[in-house]
Amino acid sequence: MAAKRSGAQGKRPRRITEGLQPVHEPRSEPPLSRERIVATAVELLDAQGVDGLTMRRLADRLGSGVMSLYWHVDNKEDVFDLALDSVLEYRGPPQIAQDWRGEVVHMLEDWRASMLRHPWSASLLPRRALGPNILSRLELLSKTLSRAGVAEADVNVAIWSLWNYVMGATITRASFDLSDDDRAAGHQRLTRLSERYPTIERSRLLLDNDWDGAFRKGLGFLLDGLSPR
Amino acid sequence: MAAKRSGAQGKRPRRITEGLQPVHEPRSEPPLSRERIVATAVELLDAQGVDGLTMRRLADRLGSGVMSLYWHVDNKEDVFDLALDSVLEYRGPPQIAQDWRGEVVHMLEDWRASMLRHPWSASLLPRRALGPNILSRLELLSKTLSRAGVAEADVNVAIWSLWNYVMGATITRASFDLSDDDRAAGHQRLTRLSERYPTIERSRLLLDNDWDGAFRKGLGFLLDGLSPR
DNA sequence: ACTGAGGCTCGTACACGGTACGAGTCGGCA
DNA sequence: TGCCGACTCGTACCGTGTACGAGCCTCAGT
Repeated sequence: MAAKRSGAQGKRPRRITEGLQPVHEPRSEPPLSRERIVATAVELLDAQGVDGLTMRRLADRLGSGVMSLYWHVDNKEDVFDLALDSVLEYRGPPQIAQDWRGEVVHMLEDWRASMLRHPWSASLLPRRALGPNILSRLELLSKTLSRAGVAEADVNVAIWSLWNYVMGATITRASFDLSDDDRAAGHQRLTRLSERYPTIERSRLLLDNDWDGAFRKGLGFLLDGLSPR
Repeated sequence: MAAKRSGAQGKRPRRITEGLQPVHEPRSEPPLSRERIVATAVELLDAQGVDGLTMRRLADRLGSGVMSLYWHVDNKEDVFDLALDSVLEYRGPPQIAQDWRGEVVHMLEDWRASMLRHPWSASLLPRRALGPNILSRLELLSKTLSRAGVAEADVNVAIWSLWNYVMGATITRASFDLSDDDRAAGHQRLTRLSERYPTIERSRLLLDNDWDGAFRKGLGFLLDGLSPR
């Protein structure tokens, strides 16, 4: 009973025949591999959204049979997990020496930006297991806040607060600009109901488009609250 | 070409035959209606989660044919929207006269509690249109913050910050206690990788179970930052 | 040179899912 | 009586994830 894969063994130990390509077969595709599958899944997700990712479509794009994927990957959930983590790497702060606030803000804005570049990732993240790239970011956050002098007992709360803020902001943002139809419909419903919700209508709460500015400003407020007194 | 429904006309103008039940038919179910469908959908979602809601299952539970649902409801998305909003009603602060912070905290904790009572709602909310009950909550928030003296230019940012915080916290919480399996697996992976993430390991970031306390405390920090100086 | 064992690919099949279509029922009114 | 509109539902279609097992192709051991 062939071993079947057991979690992470789609690795590529074969392909000893390095330099010589198979003569027949019109070039076509390089061999299947976990990495290639994940990369293609990200492409597909970017292009078609969460519902656009289908094992069949994925296989098509890879030029392989559907069931071949399952040799390298446990199931569709696995594909999501891998795609997600692959998109959340952090390369660290830009140059040398910033104050702790600058460092935190940079990492969180980068986090948000990464997720918005792949809008499907935002809504996926909170449901899935924490991959290594996410843990690294949390680790960094933890270290920075401790160094900044946040009380030992408050660090965890601070981390989760920042996490919550970033997740909420990004998920909301990502799902809002998906469809202009929804936006138009919402707009219409809004003006129709403006007498029911006068305050949010007057302040144009739902029409403000400066998401980036609002994110930065709100993050500022939160950090004000978190700063050691 | 029978009118078909057009969005909100599954209302019940028939049933003129009030007091007299149909003689044959062994009692069985009351007639189908939008309200009954939504209520049953919520039951199903509570019991089986987002993936557990199936038009077929829903119809089974209602004792009707699958396609009958589509007379009262546009499609499955519609069911989600209706179920979601039906679960988010706010009944207002407990008694009389609180300070603005107390009012805000009460409303947001109630919001969170409502969503945690129906864990599927948290992950659905940010993707779906804003229903009337949600808008009411935002309206209340807006009024309260203005009354509290938050600068005109900051009110919207404050609202979104609170929204983000609540959404992030609730979604995270709701998806975390779904499966003990995941939790166990994560725990194991964590201790295995503890040398890679020493700080979050030492602070037991991922093992702390006091979600409610953390929510309240973090909300306090955020409100500190938002308070008019 | 032959054989057998994996590593890997893939076609077929199944059990579901949402929903289009159109036929059927019933009650009230002309 | 005939019709019409509100409502119900069976059937059918197509698209989904994935179990199963048959088929490679390469290499190790003989």
